[in-house]
Amino acid sequence: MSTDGWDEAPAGSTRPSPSIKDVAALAGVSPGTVSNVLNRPEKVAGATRDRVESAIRELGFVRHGSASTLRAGHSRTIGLSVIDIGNPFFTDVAAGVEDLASERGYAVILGNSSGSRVKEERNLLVFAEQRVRGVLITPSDQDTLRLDRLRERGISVVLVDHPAERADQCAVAVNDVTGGAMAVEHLLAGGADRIAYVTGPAAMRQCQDRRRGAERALAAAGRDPGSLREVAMPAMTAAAGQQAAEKLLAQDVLPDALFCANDLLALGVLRGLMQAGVRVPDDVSLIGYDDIDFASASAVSLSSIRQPTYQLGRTATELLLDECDNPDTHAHQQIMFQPDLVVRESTR
Amino acid sequence: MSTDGWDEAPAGSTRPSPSIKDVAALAGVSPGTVSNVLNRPEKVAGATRDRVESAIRELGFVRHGSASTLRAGHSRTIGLSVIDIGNPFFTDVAAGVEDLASERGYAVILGNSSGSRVKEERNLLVFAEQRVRGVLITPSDQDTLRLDRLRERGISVVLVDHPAERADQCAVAVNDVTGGAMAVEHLLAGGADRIAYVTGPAAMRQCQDRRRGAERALAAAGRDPGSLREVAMPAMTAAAGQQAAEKLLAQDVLPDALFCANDLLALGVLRGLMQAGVRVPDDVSLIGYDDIDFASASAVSLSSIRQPTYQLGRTATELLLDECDNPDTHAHQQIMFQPDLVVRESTR
DNA sequence: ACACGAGATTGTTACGTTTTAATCGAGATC
DNA sequence: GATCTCGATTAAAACGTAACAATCTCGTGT
Repeated sequence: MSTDGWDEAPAGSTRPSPSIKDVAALAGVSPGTVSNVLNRPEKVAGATRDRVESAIRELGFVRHGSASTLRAGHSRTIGLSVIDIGNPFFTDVAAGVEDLASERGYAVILGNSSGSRVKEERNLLVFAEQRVRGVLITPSDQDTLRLDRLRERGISVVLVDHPAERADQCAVAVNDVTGGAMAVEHLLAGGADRIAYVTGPAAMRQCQDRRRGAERALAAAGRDPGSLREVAMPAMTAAAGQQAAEKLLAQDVLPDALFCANDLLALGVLRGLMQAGVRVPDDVSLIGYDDIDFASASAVSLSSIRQPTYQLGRTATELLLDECDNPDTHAHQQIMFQPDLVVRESTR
Repeated sequence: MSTDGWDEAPAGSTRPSPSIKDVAALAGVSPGTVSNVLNRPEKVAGATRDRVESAIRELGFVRHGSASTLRAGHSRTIGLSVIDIGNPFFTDVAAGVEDLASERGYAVILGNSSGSRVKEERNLLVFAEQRVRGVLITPSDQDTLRLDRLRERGISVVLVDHPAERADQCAVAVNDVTGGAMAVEHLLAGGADRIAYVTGPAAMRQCQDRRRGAERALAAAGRDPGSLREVAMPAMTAAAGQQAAEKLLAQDVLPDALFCANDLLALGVLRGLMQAGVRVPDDVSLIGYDDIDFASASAVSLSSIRQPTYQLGRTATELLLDECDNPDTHAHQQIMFQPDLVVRESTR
């Protein structure tokens, strides 16, 4: 029998979480004051603040985020939708996002679209349901119309690794045309003659832009841009890269240089070529894109185009949170980083 | 001037999201019915359901997750706390989690503890504030007491890649002792004599267990388990691996076989050794752990211990959701997968 | 013609917080 | 001593949904 008026729950059972009211009762103040301690501590006198804070600790009170969101009209979470969480490029971006978000007290809801429009749509729906404060997204295709639907709901959107289409939105990207040009210039400088471009889904902007850069470099060197052979794969993974290598080997004449739209493809291609006895770079030069960590550790270390990945995620988050917290003074920005060429063993 | 009584918002401005009431008004039913359509469609007559559903579409209504959570007492989100999102092992786990969660209509909040107890604690606080339905966590150390604090709040917890300490909790893990033994048995079979263990923080259970397995294998082969040299690094990344290689090279006598506690360390060690002109596997045998995708693409393809990673995440989520959705019939399970040895070029 | 019951729908209340306006108290000013 | 001011605190009203009991509507059996 309980002697102190508390309902003593059996050990291991769950006691309902204490609410702001319980804290208020224990501290001898009103619920409003507790809310003030939580949200505007400077508005409450030192002594009461201390009393409330120790009550919070004693009860193990944790603010109910949903109630807060409901009343305040906005949450402390942001949504992050990426194309492939298995790609270290996006992992690095996510790390940048997560670090800054968590510094600012925001939670990150992760969505992986796997390049599928349907899954992306589903993720955005979840974000909308959660009433996230804002969304960071690397769209899986060019159709960014649905993002305006989010904006109409008052959810800020920042494009990641995708340039803005209009001036009224924030975007953070890396110049893929320049990057593609850098890659092919480098191949040409190594004496490449027949260059092929191993790429992913045609709908992906990154693939298109890198291709345009490649063609531009060809033209600048006095070659026919139309001479760029293309091997397009449905995914941009190492497995797809290996299949691409098989495709290439099945053709009558092998290119003497390959530009891969990302490092995963390049690593897969490399594996496929080596298994077939093709020497890299002696028989074929190979360059990737992203400069993921593993590019330097591969069988033949991979030349690549480096992007400021972590920075990309961090900067995008910075813009998003600024847009959320200072909606009136916020100026939309389109930030374009420049990529770097990293030369290793896989290119002549 | 508006002629239809609607307040016509200026183009591009944000209209407040329609609520369940607006839908009800348009469909000519009560809010309760709309709620029923949303949550128990079988309870409402076909004709009304259709009317409500088309009203939902017309208004672009999206359920307010926070209000729903507040009222229902539980949310449709789960928290996932991992040690290193930069490690493909955890990325694969996360992919498994995300896939199943999203199939079941759950959102995943991602937290990266970076092996830091403080960050882990912060993530758990965020999870608690969001009133997540459950938590999947790979704890960064052995002290799982704080997880009981979550359980007291009614938040289910499933341990991932960590065996259960008690029978009243779910856990999904892979037998690391067996894995460690497999690795060292393989090294011994290749004629290894002086074996070193390159590992991460001592507090990590994975590192301890793999070490125990290694020692067991030594003992079983009639060797002195104490002869296992150890190089412990503060992180389990490729960069740390490279530093480990430098440490090893600085010693007077180089081991003839290395067992690395994960593939990232192994890849770093490999890079470090190769830069110093040490041949793998001729001078030194090298085996990693996890069999991440990149293990097979490295300079010398890496022998490793394979774990059912994606499955690990999926199974853990399965258990968690079962515990959430069927709290009374749910039976706690401790599932232990077995690892596999994958032999490649890096070992004799 | 009537009561009955099953199915469909509704009204109401509560969830935990934030926010606004109102109240209180203690000095300072006339 | 009455009035005013200002800071600190409080009371009360939302926010959008889910759940439950209550009500309504018919068709059915007597």
